[in-house]
Amino acid sequence: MTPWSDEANERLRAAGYRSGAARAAVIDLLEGEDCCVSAADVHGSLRGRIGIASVYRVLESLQEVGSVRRVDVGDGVARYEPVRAHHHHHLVCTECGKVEAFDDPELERAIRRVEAKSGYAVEAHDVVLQGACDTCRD
Amino acid sequence: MTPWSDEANERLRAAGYRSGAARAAVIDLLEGEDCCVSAADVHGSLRGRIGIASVYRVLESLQEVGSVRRVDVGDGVARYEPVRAHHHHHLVCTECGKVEAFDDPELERAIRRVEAKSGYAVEAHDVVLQGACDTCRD
DNA sequence: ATAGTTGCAAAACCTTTGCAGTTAA
DNA sequence: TTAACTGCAAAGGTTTTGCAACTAT
Repeated sequence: MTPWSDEANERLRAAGYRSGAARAAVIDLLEGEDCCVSAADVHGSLRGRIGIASVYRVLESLQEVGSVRRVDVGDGVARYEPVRAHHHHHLVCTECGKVEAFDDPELERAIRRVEAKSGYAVEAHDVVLQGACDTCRD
Repeated sequence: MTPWSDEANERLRAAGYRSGAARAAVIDLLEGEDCCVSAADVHGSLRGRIGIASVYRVLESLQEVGSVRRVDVGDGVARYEPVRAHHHHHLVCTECGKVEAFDDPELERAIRRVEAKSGYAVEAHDVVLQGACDTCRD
């Protein structure tokens, strides 16, 4: 199975983008991420080896070719996650801010039914559940 | 049936907040809103009769007592909507930016099931569908 | 009288943009 | 060689905060 990063690079190439150091670093980091990360997270993980502006630019181009999607969990910070075969949703802890992934086939089916009768050409959907996590709820 | 604004005012009072001109204006405006509006929307509708900072403060206190909830539709602007008996979700047009409400009992049931097995004390959830609306798609 | 509310302005934050130098193709 | 990529710094937009005046209780 093709790694996510190979497909991302191929899509960017097909769309006319060129490769560069910042792009390679961001894609390499995202390859190891399952769930969503913010631009600041990426910049921090890369220890400032690349400029924050480039992080945003790479994330935007990846989003444009459909290799990452933007996720908003309600704290005013945009997060991005690699688009892989297995799609998931998000649980956000209102106490500690932790973000976790979950998936549920039945929920997915219900969403698909809603999409079909919405009248929209739905391209993306997201479900965010907010509450105290197992550790914080006590 | 009690109007939303009465309950909101009562909750704020119970939580120790006092009433004031800005709060009254914001609550009065929200009483007439079904779906989500941004702080700028509220400020604009009130023609700048109250300061934008007060709009944010009132929205925050309303959120704290559970009378409004924050909705993020992916454009980096926080929106808020009155919490009423009838809960709904959001369709966002990726072309024109329009935000519409929809509801679906089956989707709601699927979400409730996921919440129950999540391990979180889920207080809120939101589903956002993004795509081209009926008008923009063709 | 006391403590919360308000508006203004300033600050803080996240994100985008302009520009000059660098680099992939 | 040419046009895209990059980093820095500056700008932009949204949200928060400090403060002095005001006002509900």
